Amino acid sequence: MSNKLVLIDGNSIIYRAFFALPLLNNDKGVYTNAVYGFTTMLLRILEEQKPTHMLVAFDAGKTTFRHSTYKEYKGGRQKTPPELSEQFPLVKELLDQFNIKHYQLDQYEADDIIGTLSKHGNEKKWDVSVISGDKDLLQLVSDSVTVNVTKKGISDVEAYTPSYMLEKMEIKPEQIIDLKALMGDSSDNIPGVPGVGEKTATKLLKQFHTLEEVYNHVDDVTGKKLKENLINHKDDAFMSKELATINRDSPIEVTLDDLTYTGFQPHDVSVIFKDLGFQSLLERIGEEGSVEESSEELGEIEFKIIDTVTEDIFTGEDALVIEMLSDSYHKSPIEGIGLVNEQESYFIPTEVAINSEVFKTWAEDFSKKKSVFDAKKTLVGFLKHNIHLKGITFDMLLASYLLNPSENNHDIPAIGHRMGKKAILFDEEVYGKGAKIKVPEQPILADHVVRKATLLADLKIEMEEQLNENEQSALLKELEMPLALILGEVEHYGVQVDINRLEAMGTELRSRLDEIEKSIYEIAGETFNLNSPKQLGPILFEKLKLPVIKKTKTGYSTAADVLEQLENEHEIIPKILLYRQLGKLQSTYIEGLLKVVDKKTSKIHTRFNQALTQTGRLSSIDPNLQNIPIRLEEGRKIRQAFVPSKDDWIMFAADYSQIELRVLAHIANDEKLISAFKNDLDIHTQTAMDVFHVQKDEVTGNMRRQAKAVNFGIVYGISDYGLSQNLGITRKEAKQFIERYFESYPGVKQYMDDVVQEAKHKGYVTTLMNRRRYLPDITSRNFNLRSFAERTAMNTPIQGSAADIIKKAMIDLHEKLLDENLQSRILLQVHDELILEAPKEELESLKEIVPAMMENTVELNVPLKVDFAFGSSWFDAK
DNA sequence: CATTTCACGC
DNA sequence: GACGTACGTGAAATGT
Repeated sequence: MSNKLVLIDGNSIIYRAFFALPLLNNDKGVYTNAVYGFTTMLLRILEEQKPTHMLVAFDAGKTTFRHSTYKEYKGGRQKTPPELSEQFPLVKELLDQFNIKHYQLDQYEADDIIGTLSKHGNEKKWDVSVISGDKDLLQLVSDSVTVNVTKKGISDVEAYTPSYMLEKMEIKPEQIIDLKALMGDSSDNIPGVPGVGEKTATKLLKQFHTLEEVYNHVDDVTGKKLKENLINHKDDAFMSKELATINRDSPIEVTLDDLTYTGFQPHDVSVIFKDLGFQSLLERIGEEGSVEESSEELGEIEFKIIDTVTEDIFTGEDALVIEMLSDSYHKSPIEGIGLVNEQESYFIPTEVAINSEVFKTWAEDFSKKKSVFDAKKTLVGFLKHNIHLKGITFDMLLASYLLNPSENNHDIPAIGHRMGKKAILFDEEVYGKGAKIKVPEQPILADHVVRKATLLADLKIEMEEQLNENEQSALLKELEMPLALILGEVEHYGVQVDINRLEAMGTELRSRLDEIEKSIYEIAGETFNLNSPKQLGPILFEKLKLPVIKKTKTGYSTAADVLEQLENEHEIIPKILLYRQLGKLQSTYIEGLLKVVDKKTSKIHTRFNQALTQTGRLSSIDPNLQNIPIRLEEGRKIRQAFVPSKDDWIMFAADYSQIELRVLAHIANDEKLISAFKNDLDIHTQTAMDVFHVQKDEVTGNMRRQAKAVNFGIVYGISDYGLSQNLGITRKEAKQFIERYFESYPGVKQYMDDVVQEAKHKGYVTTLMNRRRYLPDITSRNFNLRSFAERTAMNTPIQGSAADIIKKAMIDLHEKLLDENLQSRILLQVHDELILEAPKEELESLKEIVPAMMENTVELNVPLKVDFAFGSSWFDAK
C-alpha cells in the first residue's frame, strides 16, 4: 500500500477560517470560530484523503531567517487580533486529541517545514498532499505533490497538479517564485518590480522562463517603461525571488516516519468537542449517541439478596461496598451493602447487616480481610452503628488516587470505565442528580451496588500490580491506608464548638457591619448592594472618579489588592475593606460554622478529602477547618470558639517550623541551606544575608520581608510575575531576586534544573515516599502550560514530601497515644500542624511526645523542628 | 443551577 | 515578545 502524506499549513488555514466565519463563542466565552473552521476542514481531509502520515505545520514566531535578507518582510501586517491568537493553543490541543502531529521551527515558517517534508515525500515517491490558503505553496507542486488551495471560505479547495497549473496559470510550479519576484506580494510586503502585475509577469515568463533569463535578455523586452523598471529594480526582483523561495532543506527535527497517522479515538476527540461546544461535529465522529450506547446493555449479573447474615458468605477475602447517596457520610444513611467473596455476590440490606451479630463479628475481626472503596467513609459509616470495622487490606479509592492524582473522578464506575470494565452505570444515571436525586427500588439499587463490589473485587489485583510497578505499595499500605483509619476516627470524634461564643461574636459583628454599611452609603450618596462588585465598581470608578487600576472580564476589579492601592485616595476605601473583612467573618465563619454544628453535641465533623490534591496534601470540607482565620487579630478570635470537648481539658497545637524549606534543603542537598537549619538560624534573615550579601545586623526589616517572599515563592512554585505581585516590584526586579537566590544556593539551583529534566524524561515527579505527579505539559510548546508544569515539577516534591512527613507523623503519634494509654486525641491537621485536645494531666507527656513523634518520624539531613502551644481554646494555643 | 468575584488558610 | 501565572473551600451575586 502506498503512503499518503498530508501536510497542512496551520497558520494559513486558521487565519482563513477566522476571517471567513463570524466570531463564535462557546459557553465559556472562548472564541472558537477559527478552531471550528479548521476542524471542519480537518474532518473533510481525513475522510477524503485517508492519510497514512500527517503533519500540521505552524509558524514559529515573529522573526524568520527571511528577515535577515529583508527586515521589512511581512511588514505592515495587521497585528493578530487577540480573538484569533487565543485559538492557536486550542487547535494544537485539538490536534493532540486527534493524534495528529504538529510542528513549528524557530526562524522558519510553516511553508519551509512543508517544503522540506514534501521534498522528502517526493523523493520517496509518496502521494503528498499540501493544504494551504496561500498560493505561494504552488511552487511545491510536482508529479507526486498536489497542493490544495482553499477557495473563498475554507469549505472548498482547488487541487493544483502540474497540468492543472499549466492550464490555469500558464506556468510551471517552479516558476511561481519567478512570478512572485516580478509581481511582488503585498501581503508579505515583497516589493517585486513596479508596474509588473500578474499579466505582465506571466507574459515575461512564457517568453523567458526564469527571472535570470528575463534579465539576460532584458534588451529584448518590449515596452520602454517596463524595461526601465526591470533594470532599475533588478536588486528588488532578485531579493523578492529569494524571499519567495521556500526553503526545502530546513533543519527540521522530524522525519517522515514520525508522522504516521493511525486514526483518532472518537472518545478523546468528543471530550474536546464538548468542551468547545462543537455539538454538530460530534455526530460526524460517531460519538453522538454514545451516552445511550453505554447504558444500553450491561448484561445480567447474578447475586443473592441476604435476609439473614450467615458466616458462609464470608470467605476471608471479601470486597465490601457501602452505598450512600450524599457525600456527607457523617449524616448520610447507608442505603445498602454489596459483598463479593471468592465465589459469589450478595446484596445485604442495611438493616439486615447492622442488626446482625454475625455481620458485626466478621466486620470487627481483624483477621478477616476486606477490600473496600473509601476506607474512611466505610469506617465512619459503620461507626455510627457501633460497628468498628477492622481488617481492611485494600482501598480502591486511595489506590486510584496514588496511581494518578490528576484524575478528578475516583468513584468505582469511573475507575472501571478507565480500566476497561464498563458493565456499570455512573451513579448519576442510577440515582439522578441535583434536586432529583433519589433512592431507587431495591432491585435497581442492589444491582448497582453489587456491580460496584464486583468491580472492586475484579480490579484489586490489577491496581496492586500497578502500584507495585510504581513502587507505591508501601505508600498505600503503610501510609495512606493507616492514615485513612485515623482520619475516620478524627472526623467522627469531631471538634467541640462554643456556640454561645460564636453567636455573641455574630451579634457584635452584625451591628458593626450595619454601621459601616450605613456610613458607606452616606459617603456614596446612594444605597446599593455592597456585596456586589458589579454595583460597587461604578460607584468607585465613575461616581467617585477613583483611578481604575485593574479590570476584570466583566467590569472594574474591586479586589483587596486594588483597593489597598486606593486606600489614601478616598475615605470610603478603608471602610469597604473593613466591611469586606468583617463580612467574610460573619458569612463564612460565624454563620457558616453555626450551620454545620451538630445541634445535639455542639461538635463539628469536617471531612478530610484524602484523594484530591495534586501534591498529597489533605483538604478539608463541610466545613473547611483548614482555613480558620489567624493572620488578623479580628479573625483570629474565631478560634476562641474552638474548645476542648471535656472539662479540664486543653487544646494543644504543634506545628512544623519551615518544613518545606527543610525538605528542600534535604532534597536539594544544598550545603548552605542545610547548615542554616543545622545552626537553627532564622531562615528568612539568613536568606536576606545571602541574597543581599550583608551581615546579620545589616538586614533591614524590608530585606527580610523580601527574602521571606522569595522563600515563599520557592516553596509554592510561584513565578517571577507572582513574586513581583507579592512584593509590589517589577517582574524584572523579581527575576533578579530569584537569580540572586540561586547564586546563593547553588544546590537548590541544581536541584531545580535536575528535577525539571527528570520530569521531562520520565513524565512525572516523585516525593520522598514515592508519591507521583504526572506532568504531561512539561513538553508542551505552549509557553504558559510548559512554565506552569516546570514550576510544578520543582514545587511538588517539596510540598508533597512535607505532606508525606506529616501524614507519617500522624500515624506515629496516634500509635504512641494508644501505646501510652493516653486519652489525648488528634482533632485536626492543617498541612503543617496538628491540633489535639488533652486532659490537663497529660499536658506534660504531650510536650514530650508530640514534638518527638513529629520531629523523628523521618530522618533527613537537616533536623525537623516543631513548635507547640496550648491553652483553653484554639485561640489560646498560640 | 453554573459562573464569576472575592477572601480565608497553607 | 506576549503570554498570565500556587492550591484549596466557600459565600454571595448574577445570569441562565
